[in-house]
Amino acid sequence: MCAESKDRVYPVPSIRRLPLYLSFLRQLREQKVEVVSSTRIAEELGLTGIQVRKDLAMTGIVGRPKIGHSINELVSHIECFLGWDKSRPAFLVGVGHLGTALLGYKGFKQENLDIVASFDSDPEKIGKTILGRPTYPVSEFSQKAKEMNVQCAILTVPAQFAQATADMMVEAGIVGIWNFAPVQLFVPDSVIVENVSLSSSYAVLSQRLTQI
Amino acid sequence: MCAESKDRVYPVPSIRRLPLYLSFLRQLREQKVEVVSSTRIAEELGLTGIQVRKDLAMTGIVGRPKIGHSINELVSHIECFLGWDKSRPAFLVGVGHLGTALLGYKGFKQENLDIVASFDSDPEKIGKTILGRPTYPVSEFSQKAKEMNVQCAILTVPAQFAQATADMMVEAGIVGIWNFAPVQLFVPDSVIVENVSLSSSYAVLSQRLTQI
DNA sequence: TAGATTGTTAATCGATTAACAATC
DNA sequence: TAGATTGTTAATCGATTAACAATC
Repeated sequence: MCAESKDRVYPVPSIRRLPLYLSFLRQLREQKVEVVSSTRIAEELGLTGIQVRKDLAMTGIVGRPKIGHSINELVSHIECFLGWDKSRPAFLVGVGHLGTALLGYKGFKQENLDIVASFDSDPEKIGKTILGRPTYPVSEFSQKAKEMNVQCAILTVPAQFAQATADMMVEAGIVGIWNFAPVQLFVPDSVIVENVSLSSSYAVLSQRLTQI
Repeated sequence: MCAESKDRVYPVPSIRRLPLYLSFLRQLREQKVEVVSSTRIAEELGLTGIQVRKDLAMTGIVGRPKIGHSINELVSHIECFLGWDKSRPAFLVGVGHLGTALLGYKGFKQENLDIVASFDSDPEKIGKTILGRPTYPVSEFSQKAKEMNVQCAILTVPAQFAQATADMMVEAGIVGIWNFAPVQLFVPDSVIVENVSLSSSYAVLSQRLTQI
């Protein structure tokens, strides 16, 4: 159904722009707009029309010359391409400040990401229900992952425990790790790691500010 | 003192890698190691030696053939290049889940980022001290920014208020915005915006998982 | 039909990688 | 000296941008 090739590696910058389009398109849809051109999308998001067309083409959608694209069709194609059309259950390990923030983040609903349980090694936290999700001891991760058939995990432990936690996740059959620890994780090629690095992001801002 | 050209635009991917080097170098320094080669850094961080040498060259450091680089020198050059050698005061606007997490994040100490106050429009939150920092009403942002000479702001409000908040920040003389809202901000060219997009990051992970 | 828009093919630009001379 | 490492110059690769034909 989804026009996505198993083998092809799609450009990361393009994939990263898709959620931007999606959020703008959903806004338009709420306003009962039914059709939009790539030029319009580009203007609104500070991109170029060509860039938008290339990105959208990646999802397999075809527009109509002179008319533009059907918003419903665009939304469902992008959702499908990203795998956001189906709910994805995920575990979160490390219920600190950041972990708790992610448990409370409402935006994940839009992305169909469902954090079904969290794990920590602090006895103070274990057994408690944080924002609707149970907190289990890390030692039960593997068992629960198999029970609940969870393949995706969010890593929000302190840096020094990150690699060991990742090893444990891989061992438990996790194939996708969303890593928030400021560490380069080493995992088998078959496991997908996506890093969110606050320090890398702040480095760019700070360097530019220093240059002023 | 810092070998940084005002005019030159440094490659973003290179800047984003510098904090990785820094954290590894600090680790080595704690172990009393004094010298390291680019090859060693590369191996440890999953990069290539050439890449590391190019990145380090950017900061103006010179190594010694056959020997490598002095770790102390590397650390201070990178810190200086990123502007992490001086403390930078910042305001945070939007004390929700994510905002609170950032207020509690201890890693910012390493980067010399000092969130000195936070702002919110919720009367429940105003006046309270969250993790050591006072929370003021958003209406006082401009006055406080001038009083405390703050030029950098962290934006953690919900998407629909993001642009208005950014406008307010710019009006108050803020020149650097660290934006966590999933929105493209429009600001004058003189203002630097760095985006942290959770949805863009998750999009990459989810798309790859969908391809398996 | 004319004009706007799509989507493809070619050109440009920038980052990564390769090759290699310089040096301790 | 020989070998390891630095740092520069050239080649490659991939993403962005430009040009333009196709189409409604």
